[in-house]
Amino acid sequence: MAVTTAGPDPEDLTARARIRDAALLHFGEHGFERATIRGIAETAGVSSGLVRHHFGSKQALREACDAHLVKVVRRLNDQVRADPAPGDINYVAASRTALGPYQRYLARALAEGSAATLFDEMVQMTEQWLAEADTRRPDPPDVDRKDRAAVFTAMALSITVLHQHISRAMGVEVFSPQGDLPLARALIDVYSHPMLSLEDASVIRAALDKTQDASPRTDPHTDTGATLR
Amino acid sequence: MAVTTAGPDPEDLTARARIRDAALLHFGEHGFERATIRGIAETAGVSSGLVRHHFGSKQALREACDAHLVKVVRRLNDQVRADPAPGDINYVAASRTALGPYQRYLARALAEGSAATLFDEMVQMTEQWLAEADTRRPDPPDVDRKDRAAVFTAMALSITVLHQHISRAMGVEVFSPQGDLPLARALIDVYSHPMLSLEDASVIRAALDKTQDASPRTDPHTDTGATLR
DNA sequence: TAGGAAGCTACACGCGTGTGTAGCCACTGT
DNA sequence: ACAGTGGCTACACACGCGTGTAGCTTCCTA
Repeated sequence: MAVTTAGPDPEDLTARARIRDAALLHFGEHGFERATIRGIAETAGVSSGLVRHHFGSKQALREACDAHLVKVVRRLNDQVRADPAPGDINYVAASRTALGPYQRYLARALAEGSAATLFDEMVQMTEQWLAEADTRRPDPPDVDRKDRAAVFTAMALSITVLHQHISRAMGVEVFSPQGDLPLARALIDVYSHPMLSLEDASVIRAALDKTQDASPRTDPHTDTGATLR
Repeated sequence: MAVTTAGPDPEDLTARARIRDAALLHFGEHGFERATIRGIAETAGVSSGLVRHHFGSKQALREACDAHLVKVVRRLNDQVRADPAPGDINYVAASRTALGPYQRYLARALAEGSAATLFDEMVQMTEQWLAEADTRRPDPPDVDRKDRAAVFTAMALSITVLHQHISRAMGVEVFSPQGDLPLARALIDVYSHPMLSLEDASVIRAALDKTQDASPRTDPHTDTGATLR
């Protein structure tokens, strides 16, 4: 069953690591602004001054969290790519697996705009996966792969970012043993059924391009030039 | 082209409405916590005391913003459903059109957890659209429609919520005249190509169900019971 | 063994903030 | 004409917060 959240780094258990983990928790639970250094310090079992001593500022602490998350995800990805496990469906889905306690922080960080390099990294992974998937595709893609990768990545992450809303709508906490299966089934169904047929798609694409040519009006607010956005 | 952001309500122009609009702006730009009542008041051209007079508290102001956004989206949806315009591809895409200045607030609100009723409303819209789309579907869906609607909605909204990351990855601000077309093309491509073939999907689904039966271990953190989540 | 850096704490400062209070102005209905 | 209500302002308060500073302890090193 492949990837599990790796245990603490050998270098961990140190106060610095405990603070970082506590910060991950608090930032994820309350958001960056509402989380307090004092609260983080208490969870870590240290004084608030030590937080400053190790990280300098609250912002720097956040960046350390982001960096750590990048490291975790990168390791996770390497693990998956090295693993010849046949069960892994795709990199997007795999990259969301076993993040465990980091889920909430990841969601917050993405929404609040930090975690930029993490997103970019994920796009790159998706791109690699797409490169492979494109070979099995009937029609040749005429859209830049990176663009598609970005959209795919965002969609995959939407489950994490909006998990509380999805949970509410589905009537079960999706990131729990009870909600896991329903979510997986829904995802499989969605992933295996395109919203648009290839014919519809080409029709729309044609209309889109024509619109672009015909109407060079570009009022940034009222109409952005495309019916489908 | 079809739906445009409706002009100010007749009852608007009032100070209360100006405050609400300013709040939408500030909350969207800086987030709820960082936004200040004084800043909102200044943008609205009123004193900070008036904000309190009209809305009572910052939290209540936020709720008023959410309520207003729900009203806007609901009106937008009615407009789309009433309109016999043939250009509208689907409700999910349509519901994201022409939200203009509300985009940023919507993104923040969803991520921060308010805007719950708005999300639920959108799920309902998507559900209606799915009900129709299901009739044109080859295989009968064996997943609850509401579950699929929730996932669909989240994915559609991911563009809004993560727009800054997508913009960075694509190298162009997606919610601008320049970025509009590239995003539309990427979306069409993604929407018209399933990530999973029907065969793969059924294989995974079978494996998933078997896993569920065979291994009733439900450690909430290490392994959540499914390879694909 | 002496020196010093690093880990760590306690405490205080100052600022920005949401909120509370008192009161003015304008308009309306009688 | 006049009370009264609601829109609106100015000002002050109290509190929580990030940050700064001084100093203690522990352990490595020369």
